[in-house]
Amino acid sequence: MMLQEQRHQKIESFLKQQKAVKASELAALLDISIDTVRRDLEVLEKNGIVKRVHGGAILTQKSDNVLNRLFNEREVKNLEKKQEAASIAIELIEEGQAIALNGGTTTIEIAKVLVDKFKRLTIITNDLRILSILGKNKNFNVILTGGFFNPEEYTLYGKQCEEILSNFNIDIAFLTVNGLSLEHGLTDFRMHEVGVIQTMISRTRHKVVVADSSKFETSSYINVCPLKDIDLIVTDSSLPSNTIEEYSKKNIRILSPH
Amino acid sequence: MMLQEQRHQKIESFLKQQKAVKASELAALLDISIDTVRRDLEVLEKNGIVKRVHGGAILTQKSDNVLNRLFNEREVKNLEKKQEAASIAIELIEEGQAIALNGGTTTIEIAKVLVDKFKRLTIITNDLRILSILGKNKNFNVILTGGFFNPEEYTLYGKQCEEILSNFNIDIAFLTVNGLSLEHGLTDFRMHEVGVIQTMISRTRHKVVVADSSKFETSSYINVCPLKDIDLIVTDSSLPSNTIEEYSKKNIRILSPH
DNA sequence: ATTAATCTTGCATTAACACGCAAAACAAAA
DNA sequence: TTTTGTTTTGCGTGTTAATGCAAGATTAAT
Repeated sequence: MMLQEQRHQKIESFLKQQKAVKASELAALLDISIDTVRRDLEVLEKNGIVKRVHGGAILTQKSDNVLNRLFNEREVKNLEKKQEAASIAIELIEEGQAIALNGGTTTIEIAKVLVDKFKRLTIITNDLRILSILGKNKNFNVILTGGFFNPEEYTLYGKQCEEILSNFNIDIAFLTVNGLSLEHGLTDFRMHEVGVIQTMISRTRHKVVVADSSKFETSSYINVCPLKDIDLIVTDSSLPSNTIEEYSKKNIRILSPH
Repeated sequence: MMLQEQRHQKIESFLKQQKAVKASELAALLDISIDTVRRDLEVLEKNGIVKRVHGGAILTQKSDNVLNRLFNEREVKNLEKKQEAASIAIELIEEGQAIALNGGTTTIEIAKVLVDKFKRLTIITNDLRILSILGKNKNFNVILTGGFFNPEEYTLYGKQCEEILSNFNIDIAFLTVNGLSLEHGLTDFRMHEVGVIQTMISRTRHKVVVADSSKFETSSYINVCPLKDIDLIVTDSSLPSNTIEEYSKKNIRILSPH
């Protein structure tokens, strides 16, 4: 016989692949009675992992965030490129400035560099992972936006989040989005993050998008803003020079380590 | 017979491979009684290595929780008493209510109980440790106040923090303070926390102070509010009955498990 | 409307548990 | 070595939690 927690984990991971499962199926698969399956599903439902239906259970939308999983996988893939872009981006910063960082794996890399390279900064963010990195430097004035908690991304969002941002005059915002293209501008699939990015843009003097080269000429579901609304794009060395030229023709500045 | 330390190491390394074990398994494997296994697991749990479950134990995955990694868990004083008070306090809550929890080790214990006992709640807090606990339940609507980050306490404070609080109508606030006495009322030494507590009180219908018995008739540097501003004090079973009577004479209600 | 499958509820059985106690193992002092 | 005190361990006690089964209720499908 297996431990409860183990079964719960197995059921959850099974559902992440199958979307739906019959109770009788699970009983056979885990070699337990159907009653125990029901009780397990009951617990998982209480924690918001699954939704129980007649005959079995389905994943809740919150747990079924396929896009998030893709996003997380990509993070590992382009880590070096993000680090490269991050190290370029921080050269725009001067000691003592007020910086904004929205949620995302690229901005996390920026935060890591900031901690070591600067003495005194004010940084506002809606990402708890960034907060945990910046918290190590006691000289930094770190401000976290409030708002609703997104446990998948460890970010905050919503009206309260944006309201706090509106209280600040930010020198530089480093923004990460999921896609950027000449045609669609900045785009993202993170429904809740879009509003945060837009608010940061509206409160900031220098709007800088930091994007590794793989993001160029891709687009996602939700429009954030046209490229003309931002001042600069910082990227890594792998971006083809003809892309830089194309963008330059449309008066979009790109900074890359060449 | 093996030394304690050796067993602990063996159990730990075994768990690192298997991620879960049954207590009976360990007893057979290490050739010790099941009682000793339980005692070993008890120690390992206190050190945060494993999580004990019915039938055995599972490895705590600190690495997969960004927030947990940040929290170097300090020794908590009077933990059992706080847990006792917490379990009483949650009986005041009804499903679906909006709860506020300010920063503190006692409210952390409340959060731990909430996750298991309730299905749907809205919870607002300024404590990141509480956020990380509540994030596990996907049905909860968790709101974090924004504001300046206090890396010592993992809490948020300041004007922005209090402004967000003012947007909400809270059903019950569970408040922890450093001292409470008939003479000075609620007091605290956490300079930044005081404003948060006061704001929570002003936005809440039922103001409940949760304090283990050691806090009674002690006071700290900063005044938070007089006792008459709160509706109820919840505490543990170690509070002397004459203290309860004294408070009752002044119309201060105390709830304790007797 | 009828049937078959699934669900809920309560209950009995079993395993796991906490607690107290005494024997055993160990360590320190005489 | 012996004595004394402390810690660790294993066992018996009653208690709690998990599981599977059964009976009646509910749902979905024909």
